[in-house]
Amino acid sequence: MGKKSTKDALLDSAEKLFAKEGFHGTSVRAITSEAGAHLASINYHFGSKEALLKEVLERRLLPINKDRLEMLEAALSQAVQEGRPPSVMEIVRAFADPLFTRARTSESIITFSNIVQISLTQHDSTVGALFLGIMRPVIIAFIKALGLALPGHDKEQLQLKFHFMVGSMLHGMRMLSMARNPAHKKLHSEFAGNIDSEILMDLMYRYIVAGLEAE
Amino acid sequence: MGKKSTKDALLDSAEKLFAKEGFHGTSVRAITSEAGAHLASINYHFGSKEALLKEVLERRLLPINKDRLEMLEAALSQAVQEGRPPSVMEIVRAFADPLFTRARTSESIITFSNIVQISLTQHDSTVGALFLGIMRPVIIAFIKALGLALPGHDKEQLQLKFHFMVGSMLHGMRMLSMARNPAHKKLHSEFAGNIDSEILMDLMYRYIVAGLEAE
DNA sequence: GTCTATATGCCGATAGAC
DNA sequence: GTCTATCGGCATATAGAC
Repeated sequence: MGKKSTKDALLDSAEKLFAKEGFHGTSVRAITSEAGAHLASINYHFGSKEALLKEVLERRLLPINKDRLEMLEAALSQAVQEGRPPSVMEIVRAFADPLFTRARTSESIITFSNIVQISLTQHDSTVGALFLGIMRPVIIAFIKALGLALPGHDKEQLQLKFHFMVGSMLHGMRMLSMARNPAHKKLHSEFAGNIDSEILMDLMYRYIVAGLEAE
Repeated sequence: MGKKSTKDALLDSAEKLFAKEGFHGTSVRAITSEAGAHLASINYHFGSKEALLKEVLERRLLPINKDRLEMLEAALSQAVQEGRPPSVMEIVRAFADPLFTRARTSESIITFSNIVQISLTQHDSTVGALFLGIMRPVIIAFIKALGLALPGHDKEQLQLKFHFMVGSMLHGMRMLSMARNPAHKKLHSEFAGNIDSEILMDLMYRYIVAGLEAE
């Protein structure tokens, strides 16, 4: 493995720091010094701090979302072929697997998920708008698919249930993050101790599917 | 109603702005000018920007957590009296009702919930440590209660399920927030349109209970 | 308790030498 | 592509008049 380029080092450092202190809470000085680069390097490689954030988000989200849509498409067309509606579990897995299988082997995906949390929270700021722009097509496709798996639900119920699923998954990632980070571990040990990611994923999938199918 | 004090005006403005742009993204200048107060007022009334955040959090969380623990205690002792374990729904309601009934009549609680999202995301920063300090006793009490309602679950499963419940609720609040805020509405209308809070709460409670009772 | 003025320092961004 | 020096601005915090 050759040593990573300055640009990649900046992306890695920015990801780490944005996840810890948020976009606004992280200075370009902190990023460049963490990456061992000079102060002007962010402007040289990305143009601005904001453009750096965009690349940080896209670097992780675009491959995950590609996998999500492919898995969903595969499940949907197989269901059509078998003359049945897609199952709720198939849809949940298409949304969750691309994220959680990566999280199991990559520390940085867990770090990254913290940035997603932050992005979702800051709706109308730079961060939130960027994030939603990236996620929009995926959200629309999955709500539509849920409509096939859950007949009798109106549009509003489907939107709500989709977002419940997202909420459960985000919080699942948050717990993985807590469990892996020594600093969090100390803070949370009493009520979120040593979490095994296998157990978490298994329990989470069953929680979400049961919730989506409720009533 | 007498006009509100400078201190209350500062708390209100800080809550609004922290929710929109985060703690780091909000300047004391923005807060004081929004509140119609002078620049030095935050340091005079609170000592620092950080101490202001602490008061913003406690002002909302302490009454809610008091109600949560009272409702939980009432449910638990009634169950004992009737010689049965508490139901999952009773526990979910004890945790969620104090928050969501307030959210139905108070715009500011919805705003506030955004700050909770931010707090949970920034685990090891000022914000996260503050938040967890306030929530700790509640978290411990509810995980213990879940153990009574869900026999046969080990400690780890109970912790995970508790956090799934929290995740679902947080995301539910996030959606209420989106639905009420005109700026968010524009961004999200395709996949989270006009959300009725009655429908959301009803669907959410059933989602959570089904998820918790899964398997 | 209010407000102005200001101290002190970090911010993002850029110019220009190498 | 790297790095230094620096610009102009805004940050938090405080001192001190009223």
